[in-house]
Amino acid sequence: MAQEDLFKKIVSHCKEYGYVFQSSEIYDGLSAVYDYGQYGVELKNNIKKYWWDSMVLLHENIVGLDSAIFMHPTVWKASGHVDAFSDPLVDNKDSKKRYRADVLIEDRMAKFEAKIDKEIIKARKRFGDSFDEAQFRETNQRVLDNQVKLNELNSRFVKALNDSDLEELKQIILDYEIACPVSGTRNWTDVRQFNLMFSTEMGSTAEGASKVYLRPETAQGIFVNYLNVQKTGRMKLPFGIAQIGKAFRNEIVARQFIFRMREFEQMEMQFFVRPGEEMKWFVHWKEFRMNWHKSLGFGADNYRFHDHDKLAHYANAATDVEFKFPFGFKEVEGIHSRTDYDLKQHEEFSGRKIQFFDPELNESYVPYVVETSIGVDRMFLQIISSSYCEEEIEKNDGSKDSRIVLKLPAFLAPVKLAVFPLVRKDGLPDIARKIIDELKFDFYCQYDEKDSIGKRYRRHDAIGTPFCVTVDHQSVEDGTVTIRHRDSMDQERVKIENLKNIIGEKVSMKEILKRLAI
RNA sequence: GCGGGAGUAGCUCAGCGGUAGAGCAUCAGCCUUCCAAGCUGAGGGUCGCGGGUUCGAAUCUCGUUUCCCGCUCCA
Repeated sequence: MAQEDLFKKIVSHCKEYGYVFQSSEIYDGLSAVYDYGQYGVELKNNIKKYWWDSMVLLHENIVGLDSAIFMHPTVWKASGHVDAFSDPLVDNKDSKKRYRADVLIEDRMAKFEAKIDKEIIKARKRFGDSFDEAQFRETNQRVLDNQVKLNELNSRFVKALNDSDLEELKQIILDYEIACPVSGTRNWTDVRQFNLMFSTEMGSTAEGASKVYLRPETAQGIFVNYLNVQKTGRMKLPFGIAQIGKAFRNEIVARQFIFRMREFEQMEMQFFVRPGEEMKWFVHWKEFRMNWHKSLGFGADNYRFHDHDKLAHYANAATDVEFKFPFGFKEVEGIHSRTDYDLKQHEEFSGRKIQFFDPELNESYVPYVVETSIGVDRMFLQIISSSYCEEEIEKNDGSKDSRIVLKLPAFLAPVKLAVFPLVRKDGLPDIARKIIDELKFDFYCQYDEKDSIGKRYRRHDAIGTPFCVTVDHQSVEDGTVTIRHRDSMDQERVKIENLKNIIGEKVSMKEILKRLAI
């Protein structure tokens, strides 16, 4: 099956079986925003629990946090998001290439400077030692012409940037006949500002309101609470703060289902370390996080690291964990050594000391930070894509049949157990109900008596329920039932009173956490 | 955002100027048989949305919106 078709089928399956719906679908939907349905929310919660337990429960030096989505506007100035996330962009209609308008204009200014330099170099050659550059700049007509043009351009440019005057930026590009380096044409779209941060107003009156942003990452909530947590939790370096929460980015291009959304959820852990020890911890977390992914059992070949050559302004090392999605290897998690950049920025902008007193070294310093940052929705997509199977099976009479089954790891599956009476009479439904009433306190159970038993098995295959228990006539006599296993379709007969232990053990997260803790 | 393609029932699609269809799914009932396709009946769509052409538009046209495929960034 073509990978593209597979992806389409997965998207359809998610909708058909209550995993993921498009937001506001009855109003034609909202671009790149999705809702999780009745089974989606269960799977998502289980993913978050797996992450939280393996980070917070397994590490006594990692604690949790839940910071607000709204933060003081200065946070985003300090973090660099206000500047980095709002570029004036312009497209060349012929080459279809997109440029930053300010970069195009700066390049144009550099050309004026180059012309002036050329004149000066020529003159220096001609006049030799007696060349007086300052005087030459003031008297040479060609230099003066270019200098005037450069000054004009520069003042228009600076003014336009300060006023955020996008029309003027476009006019500058037209006036100075700036052409696309690829197509060579001057067929430009309007200049548009793409602010990747969503903003809203805080405060009830128009005059009193101030602009606040919806956080584009959860990390800053951790950084601004560093002192609170460190002091109240009596934390000593190295220690980490973990957080799960929504983040928002106004993506220009948002596509590929829940892979890239405007509203998404991150699971982040910021690990604070002694300066100089960050590389050791970077390597440590790389390994731990990769083990976490591989322990899901989707195949080691489907994962790889992608080390960054080009580093962000705040990082001195960075790598991505990439997973082989139906549309190729794509990032699911980033592991970054962020240095002391963020905390130092917050020191500067807040005027507060954000440091750690290290009793061993007997000195105070700003800790370095190693970050692990993973997208919940990308994990969700990874798990769904890996679990989705279309199987050919042989029926009892030898004919072929097929089934669609979500082979979810049992500890992540939304519904753990379905209970069916083989037939809807002879007291079998009552026994089935009783089993659910016993087990519903331990895990999510569902009852079904509609249609043939085979059909009911298939329905639960489609949503990934790992175990189906069937109550038959023998159950009335000896108190046993059959457990049918989703992946093998094998059945075993067990006593009703043993169900809780048998299934409870298999759907528990404990074993996988134990393996990670080693 | 730009270019290309597409929106008809929960899903997959047919119909392409003249009263909205099929299969599967759903619901109710019958049957009782451990791996979906037995029988009877029912519900569900102003054909993405809005304008235009026409006596008449799901069908032609324009706009808009959503999705899919390419071009960049990221969790």
